[in-house]
Amino acid sequence: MPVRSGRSGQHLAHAGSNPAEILRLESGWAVEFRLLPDGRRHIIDYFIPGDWCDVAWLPGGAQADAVRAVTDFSVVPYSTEKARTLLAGNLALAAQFHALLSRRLRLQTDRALGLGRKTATERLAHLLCEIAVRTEAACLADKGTCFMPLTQTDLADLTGLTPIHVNRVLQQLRAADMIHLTGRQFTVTSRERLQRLAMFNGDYLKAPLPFDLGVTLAGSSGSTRLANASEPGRPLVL
Amino acid sequence: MPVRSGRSGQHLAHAGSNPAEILRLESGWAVEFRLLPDGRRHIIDYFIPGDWCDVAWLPGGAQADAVRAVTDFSVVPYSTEKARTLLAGNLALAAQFHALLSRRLRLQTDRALGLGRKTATERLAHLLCEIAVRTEAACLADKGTCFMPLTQTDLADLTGLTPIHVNRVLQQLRAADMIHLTGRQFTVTSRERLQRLAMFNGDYLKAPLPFDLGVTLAGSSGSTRLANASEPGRPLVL
DNA sequence: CGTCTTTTTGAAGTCTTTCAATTTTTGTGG
DNA sequence: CCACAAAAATTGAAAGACTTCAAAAAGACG
Repeated sequence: MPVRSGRSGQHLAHAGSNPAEILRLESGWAVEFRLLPDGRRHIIDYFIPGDWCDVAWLPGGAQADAVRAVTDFSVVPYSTEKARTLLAGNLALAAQFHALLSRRLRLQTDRALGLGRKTATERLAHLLCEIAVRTEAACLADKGTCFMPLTQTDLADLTGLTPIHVNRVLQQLRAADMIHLTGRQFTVTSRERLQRLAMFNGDYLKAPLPFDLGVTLAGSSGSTRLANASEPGRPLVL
Repeated sequence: MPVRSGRSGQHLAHAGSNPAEILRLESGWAVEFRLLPDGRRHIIDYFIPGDWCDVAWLPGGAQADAVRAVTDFSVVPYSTEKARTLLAGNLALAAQFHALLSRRLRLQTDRALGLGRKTATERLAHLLCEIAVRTEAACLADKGTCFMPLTQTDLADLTGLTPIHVNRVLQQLRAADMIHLTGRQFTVTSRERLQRLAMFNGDYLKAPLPFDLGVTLAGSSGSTRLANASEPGRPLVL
Protein backbone atom coordinates (compact mmCIF):
# COMPACT_ATOMS: atom_id res chain seq x y z
CA MET A 1 0.00 0.00 0.00
CA PRO A 2 1.72 3.16 -1.23
CA VAL A 3 1.43 5.45 1.76
CA ARG A 4 2.93 8.87 1.34
CA SER A 5 3.55 11.19 4.21
CA GLY A 6 4.40 14.82 4.77
CA ARG A 7 4.68 17.56 7.27
CA SER A 8 2.39 20.20 8.64
CA GLY A 9 2.04 23.15 6.29
CA GLN A 10 2.70 21.14 3.16
CA HIS A 11 0.37 21.62 0.23
CA LEU A 12 -1.61 18.68 -1.07
CA ALA A 13 -2.99 20.66 -3.98
CA HIS A 14 -2.68 24.10 -5.48
CA ALA A 15 -5.39 26.40 -6.68
CA GLY A 16 -5.66 26.10 -10.43
CA SER A 17 -4.12 22.65 -10.62
CA ASN A 18 -5.73 19.58 -12.09
CA PRO A 19 -4.87 16.92 -9.54
CA ALA A 20 -3.84 13.56 -10.96
CA GLU A 21 -4.68 11.83 -7.72
CA ILE A 22 -7.24 11.82 -5.04
CA LEU A 23 -5.88 11.13 -1.60
CA ARG A 24 -7.30 9.25 1.30
CA LEU A 25 -6.07 10.78 4.51
CA GLU A 26 -4.69 8.05 6.72
CA SER A 27 -3.51 10.35 9.47
CA GLY A 28 -3.47 14.10 10.05
CA TRP A 29 -5.79 16.96 9.20
CA ALA A 30 -5.91 19.24 6.16
CA VAL A 31 -7.93 22.28 5.07
CA GLU A 32 -9.30 23.18 1.67
CA PHE A 33 -9.33 26.92 1.13
CA ARG A 34 -9.58 29.69 -1.38
CA LEU A 35 -7.75 33.00 -1.42
CA LEU A 36 -8.86 36.36 -2.71
CA PRO A 37 -6.29 38.46 -4.58
CA ASP A 38 -5.76 40.69 -1.53
CA GLY A 39 -5.05 37.78 0.79
CA ARG A 40 -8.42 37.20 2.41
CA ARG A 41 -8.81 33.46 2.98
CA HIS A 42 -11.88 31.29 3.33
CA ILE A 43 -11.65 27.67 4.37
CA ILE A 44 -14.17 25.63 2.39
CA ASP A 45 -13.79 22.45 4.39
CA TYR A 46 -11.41 20.47 6.53
CA PHE A 47 -10.39 16.83 6.15
CA ILE A 48 -9.83 14.34 8.93
CA PRO A 49 -8.37 10.82 8.79
CA GLY A 50 -10.54 8.61 6.61
CA ASP A 51 -11.71 11.48 4.39
CA TRP A 52 -11.13 11.52 0.66
CA CYS A 53 -9.30 14.60 -0.45
CA ASP A 54 -10.99 15.52 -2.59
CA VAL A 55 -13.86 13.67 -4.23
CA ALA A 56 -14.73 16.88 -6.05
CA TRP A 57 -11.52 16.38 -8.05
CA LEU A 58 -12.89 13.31 -9.77
CA PRO A 59 -14.79 15.04 -12.55
CA GLY A 60 -11.48 16.61 -13.54
CA GLY A 61 -10.69 20.10 -14.66
CA ALA A 62 -8.85 22.87 -12.85
CA GLN A 63 -9.69 23.05 -9.17
CA ALA A 64 -10.49 26.40 -7.65
CA ASP A 65 -9.30 25.53 -4.17
CA ALA A 66 -5.98 24.69 -2.58
CA VAL A 67 -5.43 22.09 0.14
CA ARG A 68 -2.88 22.36 2.92
CA ALA A 69 -2.03 20.03 5.75
CA VAL A 70 -2.42 21.51 9.21
CA THR A 71 -0.56 18.64 10.86
CA ASP A 72 1.97 16.06 9.80
CA PHE A 73 0.07 13.54 7.74
CA SER A 74 0.05 10.43 5.61
CA VAL A 75 -2.12 9.73 2.60
CA VAL A 76 -2.87 6.91 0.21
CA PRO A 77 -2.97 8.28 -3.32
CA TYR A 78 -5.25 6.98 -6.00
CA SER A 79 -5.14 7.94 -9.64
CA THR A 80 -8.09 10.13 -10.63
CA GLU A 81 -7.90 8.71 -14.11
CA LYS A 82 -8.30 5.17 -12.89
CA ALA A 83 -11.04 6.28 -10.54
CA ARG A 84 -12.87 7.92 -13.43
CA THR A 85 -12.60 4.74 -15.47
CA LEU A 86 -13.93 2.67 -12.62
CA LEU A 87 -16.70 5.16 -11.96
CA ALA A 88 -17.75 5.17 -15.60
CA GLY A 89 -18.25 1.44 -15.59
CA ASN A 90 -19.46 0.60 -12.14
CA LEU A 91 -22.96 1.52 -11.04
CA ALA A 92 -22.40 0.62 -7.40
CA LEU A 93 -19.36 2.85 -7.23
CA ALA A 94 -21.24 5.63 -9.00
CA ALA A 95 -23.93 5.40 -6.34
CA GLN A 96 -21.34 5.69 -3.58
CA PHE A 97 -19.93 8.72 -5.30
CA HIS A 98 -23.44 10.25 -5.49
CA ALA A 99 -23.81 9.79 -1.77
CA LEU A 100 -20.44 11.39 -1.10
CA LEU A 101 -21.20 14.40 -3.27
CA SER A 102 -24.67 14.77 -1.81
CA ARG A 103 -23.33 14.82 1.70
CA ARG A 104 -20.75 17.37 0.72
CA LEU A 105 -23.46 19.55 -0.76
CA ARG A 106 -25.55 19.27 2.37
CA LEU A 107 -22.56 20.17 4.51
CA GLN A 108 -21.95 23.25 2.38
CA THR A 109 -25.57 24.44 2.46
CA ASP A 110 -25.67 23.99 6.24
CA ARG A 111 -22.58 26.15 6.50
CA ALA A 112 -23.98 28.66 4.04
CA LEU A 113 -27.02 29.10 6.25
CA GLY A 114 -24.69 29.94 9.10
CA LEU A 115 -22.46 32.28 7.10
CA GLY A 116 -25.51 34.09 5.81
CA ARG A 117 -27.76 34.29 8.81
CA LYS A 118 -26.21 33.11 12.05
CA THR A 119 -24.33 35.10 14.66
CA ALA A 120 -20.66 34.54 15.42
CA THR A 121 -21.51 32.46 18.48
CA GLU A 122 -24.00 30.31 16.61
CA ARG A 123 -21.59 29.75 13.74
CA LEU A 124 -18.72 28.70 15.96
CA ALA A 125 -20.98 26.47 18.02
CA HIS A 126 -22.19 24.89 14.80
CA LEU A 127 -18.67 24.23 13.59
CA LEU A 128 -17.68 22.70 16.89
CA CYS A 129 -20.74 20.44 16.85
CA GLU A 130 -19.82 19.38 13.36
CA ILE A 131 -16.25 18.60 14.36
CA ALA A 132 -17.49 16.55 17.30
CA VAL A 133 -19.83 14.51 15.11
CA ARG A 134 -17.33 13.98 12.32
CA THR A 135 -14.51 12.90 14.61
CA GLU A 136 -16.87 10.54 16.38
CA ALA A 137 -18.15 9.06 13.14
CA ALA A 138 -14.53 8.45 12.16
CA CYS A 139 -13.82 6.85 15.53
CA LEU A 140 -11.31 9.54 16.36
CA ALA A 141 -12.98 10.63 19.58
CA ASP A 142 -12.51 9.05 22.94
CA LYS A 143 -15.28 9.65 25.45
CA GLY A 144 -16.25 12.91 23.79
CA THR A 145 -12.69 14.18 23.59
CA CYS A 146 -10.74 14.44 20.38
CA PHE A 147 -7.59 15.79 18.83
CA MET A 148 -8.43 19.07 17.08
CA PRO A 149 -5.47 20.82 15.42
CA LEU A 150 -7.28 23.75 13.80
CA THR A 151 -5.97 27.05 15.12
CA GLN A 152 -8.24 29.92 16.03
CA THR A 153 -7.22 31.48 12.73
CA ASP A 154 -8.42 28.35 10.94
CA LEU A 155 -11.70 28.43 12.85
CA ALA A 156 -12.04 32.08 11.87
CA ASP A 157 -11.50 31.32 8.19
CA LEU A 158 -14.09 28.56 8.40
CA THR A 159 -16.70 30.76 10.02
CA GLY A 160 -16.03 34.05 8.29
CA LEU A 161 -14.81 35.77 11.46
CA THR A 162 -11.54 37.28 12.69
CA PRO A 163 -9.27 35.22 14.93
CA ILE A 164 -9.67 37.86 17.64
CA HIS A 165 -13.41 37.43 17.66
CA VAL A 166 -13.14 33.65 17.57
CA ASN A 167 -10.99 33.88 20.66
CA ARG A 168 -13.63 35.91 22.48
CA VAL A 169 -16.51 33.70 21.46
CA LEU A 170 -14.54 30.62 22.45
CA GLN A 171 -14.13 32.13 25.89
CA GLN A 172 -17.88 32.63 26.13
CA LEU A 173 -18.50 29.02 25.20
CA ARG A 174 -15.98 27.88 27.79
CA ALA A 175 -17.50 30.16 30.42
CA ALA A 176 -20.93 28.72 29.62
CA ASP A 177 -19.38 25.31 30.18
CA MET A 178 -20.31 23.97 26.75
CA ILE A 179 -16.84 23.14 25.54
CA HIS A 180 -13.37 22.39 26.77
CA LEU A 181 -10.64 23.43 24.36
CA THR A 182 -7.01 23.74 25.38
CA GLY A 183 -4.14 23.25 23.03
CA ARG A 184 -5.25 20.57 20.64
CA GLN A 185 -7.59 18.77 22.99
CA PHE A 186 -11.25 19.37 22.34
CA THR A 187 -14.25 18.21 24.32
CA VAL A 188 -17.91 19.12 24.06
CA THR A 189 -19.02 19.48 27.65
CA SER A 190 -22.71 19.89 26.94
CA ARG A 191 -23.63 18.49 23.57
CA GLU A 192 -27.28 19.28 24.08
CA ARG A 193 -26.86 22.98 24.85
CA LEU A 194 -24.21 23.48 22.20
CA GLN A 195 -26.41 21.93 19.53
CA ARG A 196 -29.42 23.95 20.58
CA LEU A 197 -27.40 27.15 20.53
CA ALA A 198 -26.04 26.30 17.08
CA MET A 199 -29.36 25.00 15.76
CA PHE A 200 -27.32 22.06 14.60
CA ASN A 201 -28.55 18.78 13.20
CA GLY A 202 -25.80 16.52 11.98
CA ASP A 203 -27.55 13.20 11.65
CA TYR A 204 -26.52 13.03 8.02
CA LEU A 205 -22.88 13.07 9.11
CA LYS A 206 -23.12 10.12 11.42
CA ALA A 207 -23.04 7.25 8.94
CA PRO A 208 -19.57 6.90 7.42
CA LEU A 209 -20.02 6.46 3.68
CA PRO A 210 -18.15 3.79 1.75
CA PHE A 211 -16.14 4.66 -1.33
CA ASP A 212 -14.36 1.54 -2.32
CA LEU A 213 -11.92 2.22 -5.09
CA GLY A 214 -9.92 -0.87 -4.22
CA VAL A 215 -7.30 1.47 -2.94
CA THR A 216 -5.33 -1.07 -1.01
CA LEU A 217 -4.63 -2.99 -4.19
CA ALA A 218 -4.06 -0.38 -6.82
CA GLY A 219 -2.58 2.96 -5.94
CA SER A 220 -1.15 5.17 -8.65
CA SER A 221 2.50 5.03 -9.53
CA GLY A 222 4.96 6.58 -7.13
CA SER A 223 6.33 8.96 -9.73
CA THR A 224 3.91 11.79 -9.02
CA ARG A 225 4.80 14.23 -6.29
CA LEU A 226 2.84 16.09 -3.71
CA ALA A 227 2.58 19.65 -4.81
CA ASN A 228 5.09 22.20 -3.77
CA ALA A 229 6.71 20.25 -0.99
CA SER A 230 9.45 22.81 -0.80
CA GLU A 231 7.24 25.80 -0.14
CA PRO A 232 5.00 24.86 2.72
CA GLY A 233 3.83 28.33 3.61
CA ARG A 234 3.37 29.90 0.18
CA PRO A 235 0.05 29.03 -1.43
CA LEU A 236 -0.56 30.34 -4.91
CA VAL A 237 -3.24 32.87 -5.57
CA LEU A 238 -5.31 31.94 -8.59
CA MET B 1 -46.50 16.28 -21.44
CA PRO B 2 -47.99 16.82 -18.00
CA VAL B 3 -47.27 20.48 -17.37
CA ARG B 4 -48.45 21.81 -14.06
CA SER B 5 -48.66 25.48 -13.30
CA GLY B 6 -49.13 27.70 -10.29
CA ARG B 7 -48.95 31.20 -9.00
CA SER B 8 -46.32 33.35 -7.39
CA GLY B 9 -45.82 32.57 -3.73
CA GLN B 10 -46.86 28.96 -4.05
CA HIS B 11 -44.69 26.34 -2.43
CA LEU B 12 -43.09 23.67 -4.55
CA ALA B 13 -41.71 21.83 -1.55
CA HIS B 14 -41.77 22.09 2.21
CA ALA B 15 -38.91 21.79 4.63
CA GLY B 16 -38.90 18.31 6.08
CA SER B 17 -40.80 16.74 3.21
CA ASN B 18 -39.59 13.87 1.08
CA PRO B 19 -40.55 15.03 -2.41
CA ALA B 20 -42.00 12.37 -4.68
CA GLU B 21 -41.14 14.36 -7.75
CA ILE B 22 -38.41 16.48 -9.13
CA LEU B 23 -39.61 19.36 -11.25
CA ARG B 24 -38.23 20.92 -14.34
CA LEU B 25 -39.09 24.58 -14.38
CA GLU B 26 -40.61 25.45 -17.73
CA SER B 27 -41.39 29.05 -16.88
CA GLY B 28 -41.01 31.26 -13.83
CA TRP B 29 -38.47 31.55 -11.04
CA ALA B 30 -38.31 29.89 -7.64
CA VAL B 31 -36.08 30.09 -4.56
CA GLU B 32 -34.84 27.34 -2.28
CA PHE B 33 -34.45 28.54 1.27
CA ARG B 34 -34.08 27.55 4.87
CA LEU B 35 -35.57 29.18 7.94
CA LEU B 36 -34.22 29.42 11.44
CA PRO B 37 -36.67 28.98 14.31
CA ASP B 38 -36.80 32.74 14.92
CA GLY B 39 -37.65 33.56 11.31
CA ARG B 40 -34.25 34.39 9.86
CA ARG B 41 -34.21 33.19 6.27
CA HIS B 42 -31.36 32.22 4.00
CA ILE B 43 -31.87 31.52 0.32
CA ILE B 44 -29.69 28.59 -0.74
CA ASP B 45 -30.28 28.97 -4.45
CA TYR B 46 -32.71 30.23 -7.06
CA PHE B 47 -34.12 28.35 -10.04
CA ILE B 48 -34.73 29.74 -13.50
CA PRO B 49 -36.52 28.18 -16.45
CA GLY B 50 -34.75 25.02 -17.55
CA ASP B 51 -33.43 24.23 -14.07
CA TRP B 52 -34.23 21.01 -12.27
CA CYS B 53 -35.80 21.61 -8.93
CA ASP B 54 -34.17 19.96 -7.21
CA VAL B 55 -31.60 17.38 -8.28
CA ALA B 56 -30.54 17.12 -4.64
CA TRP B 57 -33.89 15.45 -3.97
CA LEU B 58 -32.93 12.40 -5.98
CA PRO B 59 -31.04 10.53 -3.30
CA GLY B 60 -34.25 10.68 -1.26
CA GLY B 61 -34.78 11.35 2.41
CA ALA B 62 -36.21 14.38 4.14
CA GLN B 63 -35.14 17.62 2.55
CA ALA B 64 -33.91 20.41 4.77
CA ASP B 65 -34.95 23.22 2.47
CA ALA B 66 -38.22 24.60 1.20
CA VAL B 67 -38.87 25.89 -2.31
CA ARG B 68 -41.22 28.73 -3.18
CA ALA B 69 -42.12 30.26 -6.51
CA VAL B 70 -41.36 33.96 -6.81
CA THR B 71 -43.40 34.31 -10.00
CA ASP B 72 -46.22 32.47 -11.65
CA PHE B 73 -44.73 29.31 -13.04
CA SER B 74 -45.15 26.02 -14.82
CA VAL B 75 -43.25 22.81 -14.20
CA VAL B 76 -42.94 19.34 -15.65
CA PRO B 77 -42.92 16.82 -12.80
CA TYR B 78 -40.95 13.63 -12.86
CA SER B 79 -41.19 10.84 -10.31
CA THR B 80 -38.09 10.68 -8.10
CA GLU B 81 -38.62 6.96 -7.75
CA LYS B 82 -38.52 6.41 -11.49
CA ALA B 83 -35.54 8.71 -11.74
CA ARG B 84 -33.73 6.71 -9.08
CA THR B 85 -34.45 3.51 -10.94
CA LEU B 86 -33.15 4.97 -14.18
CA LEU B 87 -30.12 6.37 -12.44
CA ALA B 88 -29.30 3.05 -10.82
CA GLY B 89 -29.18 1.32 -14.18
CA ASN B 90 -27.84 3.90 -16.58
CA LEU B 91 -24.21 4.93 -16.49
CA ALA B 92 -24.62 7.81 -18.91
CA LEU B 93 -27.41 9.29 -16.83
CA ALA B 94 -25.38 8.79 -13.67
CA ALA B 95 -22.56 10.76 -15.25
CA GLN B 96 -24.94 13.61 -16.11
CA PHE B 97 -26.13 13.59 -12.55
CA HIS B 98 -22.51 13.76 -11.33
CA ALA B 99 -21.96 16.81 -13.44
CA LEU B 100 -25.10 18.47 -12.13
CA LEU B 101 -24.18 17.81 -8.51
CA SER B 102 -20.60 18.94 -9.06
CA ARG B 103 -21.72 22.20 -10.56
CA ARG B 104 -24.10 22.74 -7.68
CA LEU B 105 -21.26 22.13 -5.24
CA ARG B 106 -19.02 24.58 -7.04
CA LEU B 107 -21.77 27.19 -7.05
CA GLN B 108 -22.20 26.76 -3.30
CA THR B 109 -18.50 27.00 -2.51
CA ASP B 110 -18.20 30.12 -4.64
CA ARG B 111 -21.05 31.65 -2.66
CA ALA B 112 -19.54 30.46 0.62
CA LEU B 113 -16.35 32.32 -0.19
CA GLY B 114 -18.42 35.45 -0.59
CA LEU B 115 -20.51 34.96 2.52
CA GLY B 116 -17.39 34.32 4.54
CA ARG B 117 -14.95 36.87 3.20
CA LYS B 118 -16.41 39.35 0.75
CA THR B 119 -17.92 42.76 1.45
CA ALA B 120 -21.57 43.54 0.83
CA THR B 121 -20.76 45.23 -2.46
CA GLU B 122 -18.61 42.35 -3.67
CA ARG B 123 -21.23 39.80 -2.70
CA LEU B 124 -24.04 41.58 -4.49
CA ALA B 125 -21.90 42.18 -7.54
CA HIS B 126 -21.04 38.48 -7.56
CA LEU B 127 -24.68 37.46 -7.36
CA LEU B 128 -25.60 39.80 -10.17
CA CYS B 129 -22.79 38.44 -12.35
CA GLU B 130 -24.04 34.95 -11.64
CA ILE B 131 -27.60 35.84 -12.57
CA ALA B 132 -26.39 37.39 -15.80
CA VAL B 133 -24.39 34.29 -16.76
CA ARG B 134 -27.11 31.85 -15.80
CA THR B 135 -29.86 33.65 -17.64
CA GLU B 136 -27.65 33.93 -20.69
CA ALA B 137 -26.73 30.25 -20.59
CA ALA B 138 -30.44 29.47 -20.46
CA CYS B 139 -31.09 31.81 -23.38
CA LEU B 140 -33.27 34.03 -21.22
CA ALA B 141 -31.32 37.20 -21.85
CA ASP B 142 -31.74 39.52 -24.76
CA LYS B 143 -28.77 41.73 -25.53
CA GLY B 144 -27.59 41.63 -21.93
CA THR B 145 -31.01 42.39 -20.50
CA CYS B 146 -33.12 39.85 -18.70
CA PHE B 147 -36.21 39.42 -16.60
CA MET B 148 -35.15 39.24 -12.94
CA PRO B 149 -38.00 38.86 -10.45
CA LEU B 150 -36.02 38.56 -7.23
CA THR B 151 -36.92 41.35 -4.83
CA GLN B 152 -34.33 43.24 -2.81
CA THR B 153 -35.39 41.11 0.15
CA ASP B 154 -34.62 37.98 -1.88
CA LEU B 155 -31.24 39.38 -2.89
CA ALA B 156 -30.61 40.13 0.78
CA ASP B 157 -31.45 36.57 1.82
CA LEU B 158 -29.12 35.25 -0.87
CA THR B 159 -26.20 37.44 0.18
CA GLY B 160 -26.66 37.44 3.94
CA LEU B 161 -27.51 41.14 4.08
CA THR B 162 -30.52 43.25 5.04
CA PRO B 163 -32.85 44.53 2.33
CA ILE B 164 -32.03 48.08 3.41
CA HIS B 165 -28.37 47.55 2.79
CA VAL B 166 -29.01 45.79 -0.49
CA ASN B 167 -30.93 48.83 -1.58
CA ARG B 168 -28.01 51.11 -0.75
CA VAL B 169 -25.42 48.91 -2.44
CA LEU B 170 -27.61 48.62 -5.51
CA GLN B 171 -27.65 52.38 -5.73
CA GLN B 172 -23.86 52.44 -5.60
CA LEU B 173 -23.66 49.93 -8.43
CA ARG B 174 -26.13 51.96 -10.45
CA ALA B 175 -24.23 55.16 -9.73
CA ALA B 176 -21.01 53.46 -10.86
CA ASP B 177 -22.88 52.58 -14.03
CA MET B 178 -22.28 48.87 -13.72
CA ILE B 179 -25.89 47.74 -13.68
CA HIS B 180 -29.32 48.84 -14.69
CA LEU B 181 -32.09 47.43 -12.51
CA THR B 182 -35.59 48.82 -12.47
CA GLY B 183 -38.64 46.80 -11.67
CA ARG B 184 -37.96 43.37 -13.03
CA GLN B 185 -35.67 44.41 -15.82
CA PHE B 186 -32.01 43.76 -15.23
CA THR B 187 -29.01 44.69 -17.36
CA VAL B 188 -25.32 44.52 -16.66
CA THR B 189 -23.95 47.75 -18.03
CA SER B 190 -20.30 46.95 -17.56
CA ARG B 191 -19.71 43.23 -17.33
CA GLU B 192 -16.00 43.67 -17.08
CA ARG B 193 -15.98 46.07 -14.14
CA LEU B 194 -18.72 44.20 -12.30
CA GLN B 195 -16.85 40.91 -12.59
CA ARG B 196 -13.61 42.46 -11.45
CA LEU B 197 -15.30 44.08 -8.48
CA ALA B 198 -16.95 40.77 -7.58
CA MET B 199 -13.85 38.67 -8.32
CA PHE B 200 -16.25 36.52 -10.28
CA ASN B 201 -15.44 33.68 -12.62
CA GLY B 202 -18.48 31.88 -13.90
CA ASP B 203 -17.09 29.89 -16.80
CA TYR B 204 -18.35 26.69 -15.23
CA LEU B 205 -21.89 28.04 -15.47
CA LYS B 206 -21.81 28.72 -19.17
CA ALA B 207 -22.32 25.24 -20.56
CA PRO B 208 -25.88 24.10 -19.97
CA LEU B 209 -25.74 20.55 -18.67
CA PRO B 210 -28.01 17.82 -20.03
CA PHE B 211 -30.08 15.70 -17.73
CA ASP B 212 -32.23 13.56 -19.92
CA LEU B 213 -34.72 11.64 -17.86
CA GLY B 214 -36.98 11.18 -20.87
CA VAL B 215 -39.27 13.63 -19.22
CA THR B 216 -41.37 14.33 -22.26
CA LEU B 217 -42.41 10.70 -22.43
CA ALA B 218 -42.92 9.66 -18.86
CA GLY B 219 -43.98 12.15 -16.25
CA SER B 220 -45.32 10.89 -12.96
CA SER B 221 -49.03 10.43 -12.44
CA GLY B 222 -51.15 13.50 -11.99
CA SER B 223 -52.43 12.42 -8.59
CA THR B 224 -49.72 14.13 -6.58
CA ARG B 225 -50.21 17.73 -5.64
CA LEU B 226 -47.91 20.65 -5.32
CA ALA B 227 -47.35 21.26 -1.67
CA ASN B 228 -49.53 23.62 0.26
CA ALA B 229 -51.19 25.35 -2.62
CA SER B 230 -53.64 26.97 -0.25
CA GLU B 231 -51.09 28.68 1.98
CA PRO B 232 -48.76 30.55 -0.32
CA GLY B 233 -47.20 32.72 2.33
CA ARG B 234 -46.78 30.32 5.19
CA PRO B 235 -43.70 28.15 4.91
CA LEU B 236 -43.13 25.57 7.60
CA VAL B 237 -40.23 25.84 9.95
CA LEU B 238 -38.45 22.55 10.34
C1' DC C 1 16.65 28.19 26.11
C1' DG C 2 15.65 31.22 22.44
C1' DT C 3 12.59 31.83 18.48
C1' DC C 4 8.29 31.47 16.24
C1' DT C 5 3.50 30.56 16.47
C1' DT C 6 -0.66 30.88 18.85
C1' DT C 7 -3.57 32.80 22.24
C1' DT C 8 -5.17 36.55 24.86
C1' DT C 9 -6.29 41.41 26.14
C1' DG C 10 -7.58 46.45 25.37
C1' DA C 11 -9.54 50.13 22.91
C1' DA C 12 -11.09 52.57 18.91
C1' DG C 13 -13.34 52.30 14.50
C1' DT C 14 -16.70 50.78 10.83
C1' DC C 15 -19.55 48.21 8.08
C1' DT C 16 -23.90 46.72 8.46
C1' DT C 17 -28.09 46.43 11.11
C1' DT C 18 -32.12 48.03 13.38
C1' DC C 19 -35.82 51.17 13.91
C1' DA C 20 -39.12 54.30 11.78
C1' DA C 21 -41.28 56.39 7.99
C1' DT C 22 -42.19 57.90 3.37
C1' DT C 23 -42.52 57.17 -1.54
C1' DT C 24 -43.08 54.36 -5.44
C1' DT C 25 -44.66 50.40 -7.78
C1' DT C 26 -47.62 46.49 -8.45
C1' DG C 27 -51.83 44.01 -8.34
C1' DT C 28 -56.87 43.88 -7.92
C1' DG C 29 -61.49 45.22 -8.40
C1' DG C 30 -64.95 48.55 -9.42
C1' DC D 1 -59.32 53.22 -16.89
C1' DC D 2 -59.06 54.82 -12.28
C1' DA D 3 -59.05 53.90 -7.12
C1' DC D 4 -57.63 51.23 -3.50
C1' DA D 5 -54.73 48.04 -1.01
C1' DA D 6 -50.59 45.58 -0.64
C1' DA D 7 -45.91 44.94 -1.69
C1' DA D 8 -41.52 46.81 -2.73
C1' DA D 9 -38.19 50.41 -2.86
C1' DT D 10 -36.15 54.31 -0.68
C1' DT D 11 -34.44 57.55 2.89
C1' DG D 12 -32.66 59.05 7.59
C1' DA D 13 -30.62 58.41 11.91
C1' DA D 14 -29.07 55.72 15.80
C1' DA D 15 -27.17 51.36 17.48
C1' DG D 16 -24.48 47.25 17.52
C1' DA D 17 -21.76 43.19 16.19
C1' DC D 18 -17.62 42.50 14.65
C1' DT D 19 -13.20 44.33 12.91
C1' DT D 20 -8.90 46.63 13.02
C1' DC D 21 -4.88 48.15 15.30
C1' DA D 22 -1.45 47.32 18.85
C1' DA D 23 0.85 44.65 22.02
C1' DA D 24 1.56 41.35 25.83
C1' DA D 25 1.33 36.47 27.56
C1' DA D 26 1.56 31.75 26.76
C1' DG D 27 2.82 27.73 24.38
C1' DA D 28 5.27 24.89 20.79
C1' DC D 29 9.59 23.45 18.70
C1' DG D 30 14.28 22.64 17.51
